[in-house]
Order: sequence, then structure tokens, then C-alpha cells
Amino acid sequence: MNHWLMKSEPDAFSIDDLKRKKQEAWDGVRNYQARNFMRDGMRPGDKVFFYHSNCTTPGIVGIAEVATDAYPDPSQFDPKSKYFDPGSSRDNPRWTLVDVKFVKKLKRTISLDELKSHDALVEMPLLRKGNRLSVMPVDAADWKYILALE
DNA sequence: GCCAACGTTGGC
DNA sequence: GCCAACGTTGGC
Repeated sequence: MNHWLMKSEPDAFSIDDLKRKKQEAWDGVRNYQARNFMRDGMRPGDKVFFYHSNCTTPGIVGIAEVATDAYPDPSQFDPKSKYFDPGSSRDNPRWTLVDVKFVKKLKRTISLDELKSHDALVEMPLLRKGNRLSVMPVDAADWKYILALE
């Protein structure tokens, strides 16, 4: 069982959107490293920190769960989608995704500022300088530590 | 809105 | 294979 962190801009798709829809295909990831984590690392049942980025208080706002194995991201084939990738084909899809389902909202946002204030977490990919990955692994120990902050 | 950091593209 | 140009991310 692996643990993950996935970023979303709440204006585009928030934890409340996931709560309402219960499950969602995590489309639009167009970064190879993030894709590889979803394709090669994620398994149904893995737990995910849902992170709000690009907002007033960036931070972890909830828990989700990987609901499917990886499969091709349909948006890459749709010329009308902003995620359309003319370099990809149905025979050989470039981008994959997983479905993610809602587990719960945290009682409060564990903000990026707060995470940064814990020496125990400085090695987290999320807190490393310049990291822009939208999908990344979380150590089991860090996962427990952060959950205990809630 | 700014800009640092970083990934991708494409000319050579 | 190098690297400049460009686009995107995301905190601030």
C-alpha cells in the first residue's frame, strides 16, 4: 500500500467537488513523472492526500483513495479538450490516469506553511524547492505524521 | 500579476 | 546531444 499526494486548483476541481461527485477521473496530467507515478505506482486502495494549490491557503484538505488501475486519459484524444495531445494515438496512448474516490475532508486545512514548519517533513517532495509535480509519493511515516496533525 | 523554477521543444 | 527559447506551475 502506497501513499500519495495529488494537487488540484480548487477553482478547477476542489475537495468539495470530489465529495459531491464521489469519484472522478484525474485527467489532464501532462507530466511524465506524474504519469509514471499513476501508471506504475498507484494501485486501487492506495490513499491520497488531496492538496489545494494556487489558492489563498494552499494545503492538504482531504483524503481520497485510488479507485482504479491506470488507463488511457480520454482527454488526450479529444481535439476540443485543452488537454488534447496531437502527438498521442489510441494505438499508443501517451497519457494515463486513475480514478480517485472521495474518502473524507480533513476537519481543517493543513496548510503548506504548517507543513513547512515541521522539521520532520523537510524531505517531503512537496516541500522541496521548486517542485511542481502534481502527483507525488508520500512516505508512510510522513503520512502518519501529517494525519496526526489534523 | 510577478517571477523563480523547471520541463519541453526544436534548431543546429 | 547541446542549449536557447518558450510555456507552465504555483507560491507569494
